[in-house]
Amino acid sequence: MKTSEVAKRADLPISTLRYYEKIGLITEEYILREENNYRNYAPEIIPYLEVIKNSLAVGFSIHDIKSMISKQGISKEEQKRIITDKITEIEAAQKNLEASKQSLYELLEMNITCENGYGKY
Amino acid sequence: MKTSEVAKRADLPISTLRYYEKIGLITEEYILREENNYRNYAPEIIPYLEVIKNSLAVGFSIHDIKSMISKQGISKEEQKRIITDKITEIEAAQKNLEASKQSLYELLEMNITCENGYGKY
DNA sequence: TCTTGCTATGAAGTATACTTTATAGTTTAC
DNA sequence: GTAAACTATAAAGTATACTTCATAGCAAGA
Repeated sequence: MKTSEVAKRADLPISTLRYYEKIGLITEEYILREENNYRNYAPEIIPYLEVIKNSLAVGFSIHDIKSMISKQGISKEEQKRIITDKITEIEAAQKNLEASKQSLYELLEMNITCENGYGKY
Repeated sequence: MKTSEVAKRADLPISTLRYYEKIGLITEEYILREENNYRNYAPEIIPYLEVIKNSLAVGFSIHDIKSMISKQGISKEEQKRIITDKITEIEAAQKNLEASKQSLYELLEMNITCENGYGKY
């Protein structure tokens, strides 16, 4: 698969794909080079990129993702710890979201000019 | 309340407080200046900063927060639209979080070395 | 063939959200 | 009364995650 096709299917700019490769987020196992030096991506790149996109959307850093992805140098305990840490973070974020949503609903229900929630600040 | 106390109570660096003020996220209604030019924060700054912290933690940008906060120049309809938009965004974010959490739980439950999720990549 | 378009690279630029530095005035504790 | 601690400012620096630019090689259709 050529770069442009990956870009289209993963809905990512080509520049981002090359950036991910440069920083080692896309490892060489996903990329062969043709004789003309063009990249030839393995089909598995697509679900892989989905994992990355979802992880980023949810607040993981590229560093986090690389940690979770690279199997070298970390024990299963380490991996497990990273994952449970992230679940804890997500649960905190969920609580925050719920609280924010609640504030916003209250703000909608009362008059917007009242002295509460975002209305005041 | 002086800067250092606000910093302590809101658990934010002093530099961040001054930065927020500089970019207009903390408006002047929360800050008086003493004769020595020291800031004197209103007590309401604390819950206000909590709102900001939660919003940031949940993925809102400073720009977003400023939009929600500023009352000048926008009609109530505009404000209402912004708020309902934000609620929609929050609900999308909640779905994402739930999906991610689910993935992570699955990852924990199966063996980490299996050919799924982060285990493979 | 030749022009348009795709691919490549390295380096520089951008946006966001801060932090650090340099410098200087103010207050407090001993 | 003086040193340590706190406050202030402007400007520069940092980290993350990309994007854009300049340049150039390859490819495919008219």
